[in-house]
Formats: sequence, C-alpha cells, structure tokens
Amino acid sequence: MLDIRYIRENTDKVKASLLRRGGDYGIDKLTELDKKRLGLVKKGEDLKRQKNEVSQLIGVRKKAGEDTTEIQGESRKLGEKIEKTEIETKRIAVSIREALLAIPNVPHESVPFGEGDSDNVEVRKWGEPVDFDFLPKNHVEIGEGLNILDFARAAKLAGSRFSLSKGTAAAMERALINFMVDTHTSEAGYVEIAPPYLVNSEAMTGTGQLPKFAEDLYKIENTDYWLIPTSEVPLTNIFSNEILLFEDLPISMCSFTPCFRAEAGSYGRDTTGLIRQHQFNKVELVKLVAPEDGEKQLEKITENAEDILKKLNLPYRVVTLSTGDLGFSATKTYDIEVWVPSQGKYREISSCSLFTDYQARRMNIRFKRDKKAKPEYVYTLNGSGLAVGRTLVAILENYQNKNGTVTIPEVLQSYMGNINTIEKTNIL
RNA sequence: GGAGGGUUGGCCGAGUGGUUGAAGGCGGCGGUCUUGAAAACCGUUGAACGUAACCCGUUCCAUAGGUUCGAAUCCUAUACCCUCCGCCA
Repeated sequence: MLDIRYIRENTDKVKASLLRRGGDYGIDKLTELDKKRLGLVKKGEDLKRQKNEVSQLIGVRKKAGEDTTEIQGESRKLGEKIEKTEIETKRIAVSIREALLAIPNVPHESVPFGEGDSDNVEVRKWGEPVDFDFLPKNHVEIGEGLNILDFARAAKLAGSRFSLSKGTAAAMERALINFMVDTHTSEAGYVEIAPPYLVNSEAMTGTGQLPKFAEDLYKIENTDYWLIPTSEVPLTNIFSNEILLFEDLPISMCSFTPCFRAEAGSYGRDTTGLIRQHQFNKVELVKLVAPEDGEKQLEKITENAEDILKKLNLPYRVVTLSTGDLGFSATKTYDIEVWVPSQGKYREISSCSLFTDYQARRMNIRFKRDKKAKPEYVYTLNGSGLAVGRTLVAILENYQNKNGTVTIPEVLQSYMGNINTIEKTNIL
C-alpha cells in the first residue's frame, strides 16, 4: 500500500500518477478521513495523558492513606471520554486502511501510458524463430501424438485446465525445474527455498492478492489456508515484520513450487493445452533490496530469467507493460514472451516486477542502514524464472521435427539421462 | 485426537496489580586506560505515531477482548512453540 503520509504531503502528485492507471481511487475522501483521524488521535492522547497523571496520583495518595474516592471518579470520567474517542478513531482508521489496500501502486515514470496489453512496448528481441519447412503442430498435437501429454484423463481426475504428463514429458518438467533452479543458485547467487504451498490470509494480503483478488485464488474450506497462486507469496512474506540489516541486502531467493489459480474470468481463453492451467509449476525469483538499488535489480532479475531462455535457445522478446496492463502492486513490469510457432506469436513466459515499498509496507519488512539508523522499508521484486509448463510448450513446439519427434535442448540432456530426442512411446 | 508446559527487548532471563519501556547478564555502540589490541572500568543501547528534527506526549511485554482509578502481572478466547500419549507418510 501507499504511505498515507506520502499521500498527505503529495496529494496532487499521487492523484496525477494514479490517473495514468485510469482511476481516481478516492484520494480526496481519503485525505479528508486522514485529517479527521489525526485530530482525534491528538485529542485521545491528550486525554490519556491526563488520565495517566490522575492514576499515578491515586497510587501516591493511597500509599499515604488518603481518601481517593473523588479523584477515582474523575479518572473514570476521563476513561469514558477516551473510550468514545478511541472507538471513533478506530472506525476511521479501519476505513483508511481499507481505502489504502484498494489503491494500486503508482506507476514508474518510465512506464508507457496505455489501455491494455496492446500498448505494451517492446524493449528487445532475442533469437530467430525457426523457419519450419513443414506446418508446425501445436504442443497438444505433439504431446498427444507422442503419448506424453494426456488431457482427457486429467479431465477425469480434476476437470478442464488440468493436465497429466507422462514419461519423457514428466521427466522433462523435472529436468527443467532442476536446470532452472541450478542455474539461478549457482550462476546468479539466489538461495533456494522450499516454502509452504498453503499460506494464511495475512500472507496473501502482504503481497497484494487479498483483499481484492480472492476470486482468483483457491481456499481450503473451513480453514484460513489458501493455495499459493505463485511462490512470490510465501517467499516475499518470509521476512514480514522483521528489520533486516543493510549488509544482508540484496536478499535473492529462488524456489520451485506448483501454483494454483482459479482463472476466474478467463473463460474461453487458452482453453486447451498447457498454457493456462489451474495448477502449474513455476520457478520463481524474489529479491528484497535497498530502495536505491530497485531499478537496477529489476533489470538484473529480468536478465536472470532471460538467461534461461538463452540457454534453452528459445526465441523471445521483452516488453514493458503499459499502465493499463500493469499489475496492482507493481510500479514497473517487464514481461518476457517466448515464441510459440503454432500461434505465430510471442506468449508470456515470465513477468518481472518492481514493487517499490508497496508490498514491504503491507508486510512491514524494513532494514537499517546501520545500528543507529531509522528503519526504512525495503523494495521488493519478483520474476518468474520461468513458468515451467509454458517452457515445456515452447520446447515441444520450437524443437519439433517433421517426423513428429522432439529434439531435447542440449542443456537439458544431462538432466534426462543423456537422451537427445523424445520419441513416440506406448507407455500407458 | 487426548493431557500438560510455555510465549517478556538483538539474545538469555527477572518481574503476580501502582512512576516498570521493563532488574541482571550477553551482544552492540561510544568513551577512559593502552604504542596498538585484549582485559578492566564508565556511559549508552527497541519500535510506531503525533512531527522534518529536538524536547515532550501517546502506544507496544504473542494476538484480540475483559476486570480495575491503575495490568507485563488477574480473567477469557485465539495463534504459535515444546513435552508425553494415540495415530500416521
């Protein structure tokens, strides 16, 4: 969330920035409430001071054996006044917090203005799409043809938007996960984390999924557990309510987890195949950094994700999301899009975002520059490194051969018993 | 699932109703001493808000309520941790 003090002191600036997101977000009403609250707080504190003084006096007089009936009544009266003020203060504070939680992050000035994804701006492109001398199949045709993907049976188990990979496909997913995590930990200095896949509401609120986007999440009935839609949630929340040391920054974490998304409102989009699933595997990168380091680290995290695609030799491009496509908590986001031959276009395979102190403020993650310094909020970042299912799609399609087999990318071969081709199998 | 025990500052740990934001120790920081260091000694040492800062004030002893003129201390609920029993990958 945004800093109420910052909003108080830079009201017009905040309003102008949010306008780029196409909204007003009730800033005027918010500042009005804020003013009211401050007045009440002051009043309440003044009353409390009086009461503390009186209570102390009672203690002293009682010790001296004096009668304190009258002065006790006075204290009680003060108590009633305080209670009234507090109730009102709390009521306003709650509305302020609710309003703040519903206000998105302010877009970075370098973010292009736009209505939606059509206004995203391409930053760079890498690799050349293969020029097939045959009509390339899509990954579903390839996978089912080789008998390594089975959507029909997955539907029996869980319905649509679920998949079942068999034999070499299952092995390749596992290989991809290991390859990605190994690369990030050994070459880019990330620490591997294996987090819980279920988290509580507080954690979901910390990273911004709640309260606004509950319909995108799966909740475990009769509990306060939610299935994580991305390991961004557990990883970023690891340090909630902590004060870190400057020397510890930047903190770079990497994890592999399944991700669960309800995909409400995406009916009719990518209905077949692995592109959009209720459950998918993802390797995630998360960083906690000092504010002045934020923009540089966004470039870095994006490069780390790109590096995986380069090593897999998959053509991709990087785009900057426009204000219309930018996620709620992010100030700036790069999407990495991989070439999907069957669709003849680039599709998102990674999303790398800088959140400034927006998430850190919700989670209360701070750091100190030195022992005596005041704590400051860290900046948080995350990026997919990469979405595993979509990477599998890209490999199947970009590495397909005319005879229906798929060549295995060189970097994965050592992870797959040194085989180099996926052939059709008759397993199951 | 059953039965107990616990949760106090960066850490350890005292504190069962009245200037207790909290003894003592460790650690940290500053200083004295020293050629330098260690030791010793002295001082200092959390966070949020009001406020940019000082002073000052308010709040914070797991969390949320309650009792009381006054709560770290009493009561209730919840969360988490530990031990034992049962069950279990």
